[in-house]
Amino acid sequence: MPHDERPGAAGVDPEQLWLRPTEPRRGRRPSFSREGIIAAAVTMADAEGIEAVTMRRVAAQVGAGVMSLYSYAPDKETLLELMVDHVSGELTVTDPLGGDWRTDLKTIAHLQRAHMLRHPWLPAALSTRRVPGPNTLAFLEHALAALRPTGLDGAAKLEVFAQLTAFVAGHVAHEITQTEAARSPDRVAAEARYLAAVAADGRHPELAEVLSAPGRPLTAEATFARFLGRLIDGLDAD
Amino acid sequence: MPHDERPGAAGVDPEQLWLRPTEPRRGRRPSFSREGIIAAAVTMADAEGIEAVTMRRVAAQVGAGVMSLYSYAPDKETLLELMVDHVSGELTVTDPLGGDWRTDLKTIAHLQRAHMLRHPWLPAALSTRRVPGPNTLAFLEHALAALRPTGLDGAAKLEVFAQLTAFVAGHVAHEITQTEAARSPDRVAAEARYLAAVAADGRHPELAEVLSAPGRPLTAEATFARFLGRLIDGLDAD
DNA sequence: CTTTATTCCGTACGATGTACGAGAATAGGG
DNA sequence: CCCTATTCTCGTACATCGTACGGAATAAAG
Repeated sequence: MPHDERPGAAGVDPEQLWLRPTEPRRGRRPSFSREGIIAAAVTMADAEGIEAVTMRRVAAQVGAGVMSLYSYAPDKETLLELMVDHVSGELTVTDPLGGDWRTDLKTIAHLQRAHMLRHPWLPAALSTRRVPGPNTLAFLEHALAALRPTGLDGAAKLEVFAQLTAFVAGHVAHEITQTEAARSPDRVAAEARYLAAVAADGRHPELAEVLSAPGRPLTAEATFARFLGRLIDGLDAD
Repeated sequence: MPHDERPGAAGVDPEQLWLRPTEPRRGRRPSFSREGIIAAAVTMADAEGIEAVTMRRVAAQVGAGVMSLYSYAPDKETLLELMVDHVSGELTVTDPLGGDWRTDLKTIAHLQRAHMLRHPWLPAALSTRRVPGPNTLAFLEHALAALRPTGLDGAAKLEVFAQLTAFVAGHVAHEITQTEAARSPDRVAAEARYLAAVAADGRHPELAEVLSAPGRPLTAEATFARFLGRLIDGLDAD
């Protein structure tokens, strides 16, 4: 399902990118598939981080020449958009939609969190401007259905969904850096020593107290559920 | 105030980076200053985006050779950390701290939002792991002081601050992409046509309804204040 | 067959981060 | 005052990146 981009406007044209049937029945038959390329890129990003995804490595992974990728995506940024929508396909299958919209919304948010933890490059990728692909739109449709009982108007529903997603992305980004940093003990120790030194300078009494009486550490899951509850239970209280 | 990194552990050593008095009184006098280099990088990032900040351009801006920068920061990632803490200096001056901790927390969040809008590269930079520098710690100290009346333990206070920051970062990242996208009308039109086409396929009834009855658009400021209120007013309800 | 459209990909270019090491400048010890 | 250790400066060089270009290969249309 190769690609052809008109030089109309700068960047990605959503109609050209997402609304393409299977027209081209002339010329050489494609040796690869967009799906396969995207899947390879996603696998690499999941395993080694998004910065490990280079056009050369993806091409090598699928057994193509580097420049062949450009028949399937006009540039790397577009490939990233395709990756985002590709993994969003994992979200579309969950459809129960119980009775209470607050519960449904929490379920959706927990789904998003699990999804982003599975693909740690997602939070950063979501903060860049993107045009929603079919899988993303399917999930949006689901979320809008969950919001139907609220009686909010269109703009408000979209805003709730966007804010919820932004909240989850922000939380997961923080959660990921925490757990990643915790995996190098010497780094943790160095940071602890550094903070202790700062707290000992007398100009950070609150920090000193926090460090001396930390309290019980909280699990990321519990913290997420707690703050999510704050956010959602407060909704619709206009 | 040049720099010297011991090859101890991988990455950035906070003690080496932040706890450096002004020891070296031997050898050639520095021709530039860390402050000046960071300020130049920040100015460039604010004006042209973080991807416009390259070692070559920063060096040219301050009148140095490229490799001279490496006497002031061991690598580009560290320079980014320095930039983050540098701009955090703008936050430390705001100290009133009124009576109600919820109000104080909202003030802090609004400060953070304005700060991130002034430096649009901040939300993305914050989602990467960093060691808090002196300015960041000063602001944290302020936030912890605001949280004192809550009686939360240390870990909980840190968690509230982290979640609040993550929320603001997520919101601002979304807000920035919205306003940036709105500045290219043809892109907006193309996306509208695309969404209309998707909505017309009959499989996205909720989306179709949202597009047909959008309601009044909300200002980013109002949306932020609303969701922030939800989040903070719900706190401490344990 | 010729034409036209499409994919494949080797080569090449400009840009980037930064390793290396030679030179220049400064301070302390004799 | 020179010597030596130390520190900063920066030209050169290299690996790696995204991708422009163009020709060869392939397949359908005329």
